[in-house]
Amino acid sequence: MADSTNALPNNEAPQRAARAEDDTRYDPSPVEQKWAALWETDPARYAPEPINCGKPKYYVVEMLPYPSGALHMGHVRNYAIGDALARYMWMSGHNVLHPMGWDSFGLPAENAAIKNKRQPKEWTLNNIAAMKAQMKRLGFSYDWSREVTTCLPEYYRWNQWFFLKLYEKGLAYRKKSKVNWCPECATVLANEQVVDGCCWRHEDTQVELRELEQWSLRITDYSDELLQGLDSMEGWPEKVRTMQRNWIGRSEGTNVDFTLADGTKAKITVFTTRVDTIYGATSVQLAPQHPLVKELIGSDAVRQASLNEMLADQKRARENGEIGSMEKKGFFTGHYAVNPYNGEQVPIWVGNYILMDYGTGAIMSVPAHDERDFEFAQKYGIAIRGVIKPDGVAEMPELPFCADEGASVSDGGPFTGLSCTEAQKQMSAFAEKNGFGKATVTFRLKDWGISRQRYWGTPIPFIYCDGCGMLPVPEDQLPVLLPENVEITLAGGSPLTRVKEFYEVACPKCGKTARRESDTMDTFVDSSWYFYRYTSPINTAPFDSEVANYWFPMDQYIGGVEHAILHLMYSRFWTKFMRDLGLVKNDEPAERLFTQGMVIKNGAKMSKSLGNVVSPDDMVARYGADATRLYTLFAAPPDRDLDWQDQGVEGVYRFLSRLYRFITENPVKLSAGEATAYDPSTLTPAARNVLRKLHQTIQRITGDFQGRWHFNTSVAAMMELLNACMASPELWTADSATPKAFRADVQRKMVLLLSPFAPYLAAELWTVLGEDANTLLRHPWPVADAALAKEDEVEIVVQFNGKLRQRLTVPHDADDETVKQTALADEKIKEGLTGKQIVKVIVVKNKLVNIVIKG
RNA sequence: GCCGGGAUGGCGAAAUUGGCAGACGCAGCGGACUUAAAAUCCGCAGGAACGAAAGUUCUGUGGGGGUUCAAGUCCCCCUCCCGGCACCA
Repeated sequence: MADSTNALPNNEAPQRAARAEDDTRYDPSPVEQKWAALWETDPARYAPEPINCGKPKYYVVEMLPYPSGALHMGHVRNYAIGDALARYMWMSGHNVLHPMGWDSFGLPAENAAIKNKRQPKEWTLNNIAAMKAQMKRLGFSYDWSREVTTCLPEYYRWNQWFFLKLYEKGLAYRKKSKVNWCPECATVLANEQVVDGCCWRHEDTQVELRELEQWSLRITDYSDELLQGLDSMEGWPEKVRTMQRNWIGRSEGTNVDFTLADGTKAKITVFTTRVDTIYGATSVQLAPQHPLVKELIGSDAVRQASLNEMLADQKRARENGEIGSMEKKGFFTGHYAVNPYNGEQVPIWVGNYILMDYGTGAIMSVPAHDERDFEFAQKYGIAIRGVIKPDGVAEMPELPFCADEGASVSDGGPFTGLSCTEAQKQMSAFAEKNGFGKATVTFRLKDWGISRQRYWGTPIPFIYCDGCGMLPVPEDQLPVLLPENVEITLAGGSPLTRVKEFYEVACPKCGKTARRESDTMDTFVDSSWYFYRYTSPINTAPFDSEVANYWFPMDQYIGGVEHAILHLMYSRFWTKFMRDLGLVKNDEPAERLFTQGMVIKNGAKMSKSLGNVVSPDDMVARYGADATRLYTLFAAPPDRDLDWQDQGVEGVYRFLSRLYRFITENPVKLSAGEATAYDPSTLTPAARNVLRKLHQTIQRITGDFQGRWHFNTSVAAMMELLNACMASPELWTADSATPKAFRADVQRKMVLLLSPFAPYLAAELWTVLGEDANTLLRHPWPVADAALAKEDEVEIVVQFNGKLRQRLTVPHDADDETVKQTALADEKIKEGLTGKQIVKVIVVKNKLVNIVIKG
């Protein structure tokens, strides 16, 4: 998925300093490479079982990367979370699908082509190979047989197929729309490539807005469903849902027609959410681009000049991203409009703060009850008339007064006295009844413009014939292949417009020479449905519906919050469209969404320019894949930003090293038939202590997987368990009196708990324990025994008025009265109580006794 | 401006339901091993004051107020930081 982080080329990975002979530390490289090579020979290792296997399914997807050339730490973190989850789900008896792919169309490939004279395809496929090798070295459990590479015809032909279906359903259409155009590059720029209004490659060149014929998808047909669906998506972060709600921007209001006072038949329709204030309207404001403006100002040279200046100003501000902070400007058109509610004539102005692409491009201006209108009216001396008041207040409050809750109409003809919200309803109904307006819902969400004047993307399957017009490419002629070995230059426009073999085509209807569409699709099309393709990458359809219906919705989708709006909105839309086509049954793509935090260093996002980038290859070479992954989980909860500290990796490496030593020094192997059961009540207190800690650790880690995913505490729990084991070294030696079955039990469960987080070391240690490492992935997850996890005794605190005074050890779950008496009998407590009066004693089981005293 | 999220030791963080603040780790300090270092192991460790020490007392979760026997956690007000949106009528 396109993201803004620049990936770095592979640095030379520095090797770890030569090891001293007596260095007993775990050396991960040979171990990890051994297992990686072994796993490579078993490609079906991470394949799911058939859809009728009877196990509960679990479909987990991490957002696919853009193949920039190298993984960065953000990727590692994202995939480490998904991989731990996938492995836990396998061990918990699920049928797991855990795939990976490449969001491999897009601009960087073209830029690399210009810079290095390499073909985008070659550059991209090389990057994929390099990054795939990195992923394999990191030990992620992907089923590579389902790999999706969006830039290959096997995939993008289905983008084209979907496009034809969208067109058939009336959901794809062509219209003029504005694009960012760099005159120097003579091509279109993506929004991200516009920096402070200038081209990212030509810092002194202002980007222009050009109108071009563009293909759009009618995502707005689903506005209401996209909005309402959010309410029930409890598995998605509230933050993402809120961002999407704001983006959709549904607002209920009223369209009201103002007629022109000069009697011409033209009318101006305004959109307002506050029709209750319409008796306070003192002007009508039109957007400068409003179609009526030219007509109204006619040949008036002064007003024409004002309009042109305003358009230029607005364009400049839009390009500089300063729209919104612009000074409000406007001019009177010389015409008047009639307010249909009271027949009043109000002046028609053109205002630079009116947006043509929202609502109707025209508003009624009520300065008394709208801050923007107020500012404008003050500047130009337009009348300000208050018509609503807060309830229970006699005087008109200081203006502007904008609330509608707890306020009523004070000057609204027949509607006077109604609450504002009631007036809105009745006045809308009144307009509708009298034919000059109606209640209207307006959305901020716009249709999705998908045309890109670019080479490296999916060709849009259309043909333009002079005689027959615009024609879709017949389905049996798909895919429209992207030509290879095309010269990519800055010469202007899409490179495809210079490839005759591509654009010159016989019209499918009349057979005469026609022209192919040379625009390609936005790469967000690719990422809108790729996770369906994973379920069944077949050649006769985008995917097999039966298989997709088994796996969907995704149980868990994991990625960066930067995709909260675009990608996640588009893919929701695509799912609904596919559902309406009958391809899938689910309404939403993902049951649960998780957005992980960024990886930062020294308080800033890792970036080349700040020189604070940590290369995963470097970390893997020094500390191993396990330690690198484990650190990304340990350093912070996954949903928060992670502040990278090199010393921290060292710490988790030391933990793995200690664990390796702990098990390899006294591995307990069991021969066939040897007892695995033991009686916990016969254990020494030290051994019982370890056993208790073991079961507490199972509880904590299992709870983290099932609950809030705070894997940092999972890792901490494993460290505590190891510390507890190593605190009693005498338990583990071969000549120890401790039952062998106990030692075997503890060691095996430790390895099982480790395996979702550090799969290489887990495989190695499982082998050291005489087990078959191939069984680990689907070995049942250990089950905590609550009785064994329970403490026999607990330390409680005794407080005076909430202040700690004494610590006591009492039996677990001792009854409150006993604990109270124990506390009161304590010497130190008795001493502290002399001369005081006990008001109350509060006992909290297994926690504390609080004695409320006075005097 | 609006909507989110956040602020806890020197640092990353923990405290899951209002109940011992600082688990775990990093860095630090002291010790063992070593000719020495690295590695490893053991121990100490929020701050302040007192004490030779064991320890004792006070104080402490961005700031101010409140609820409660008890507040990092709940309520009200404020400050700062991060992210998103921003003339959306």
